[in-house]
Amino acid sequence: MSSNGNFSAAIYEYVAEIPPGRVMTYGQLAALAGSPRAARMVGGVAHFGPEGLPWHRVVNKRGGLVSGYHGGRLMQEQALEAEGVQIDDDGNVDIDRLIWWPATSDTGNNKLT
DNA sequence: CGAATGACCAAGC
DNA sequence: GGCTTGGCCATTC
Repeated sequence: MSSNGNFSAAIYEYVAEIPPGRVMTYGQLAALAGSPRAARMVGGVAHFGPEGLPWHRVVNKRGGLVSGYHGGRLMQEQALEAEGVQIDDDGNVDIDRLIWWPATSDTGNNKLT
């Protein structure tokens, strides 16, 4: 593949593990991949990454959607809403509540209660 | 190897 | 309160 990096591979794995109705941040993906400061590259990988992965579930740390998404920001919002993610008037998701960690259980650690 | 790039993050004005 | 600058880190030319 063109982008053969251990980093990108890790990103793909984690993104593919994000369940519907949940979202992850670039910083978290970067941290899980080995470098918490490499959030920028996560986006770069995402833009050129396979379309089979749920990149629409990947948002920035504010819970805000990205601008370079394939189709546009609104399209990403619709994709998330279609999976049960609530979008507020600002176009941001409840990151604190819908954030997903592959290393933690979907119940107990999160704040869904 | 050096320079450029990028769907970010945090701070500054 | 919204735009600009710098930094960070890894991939690509």
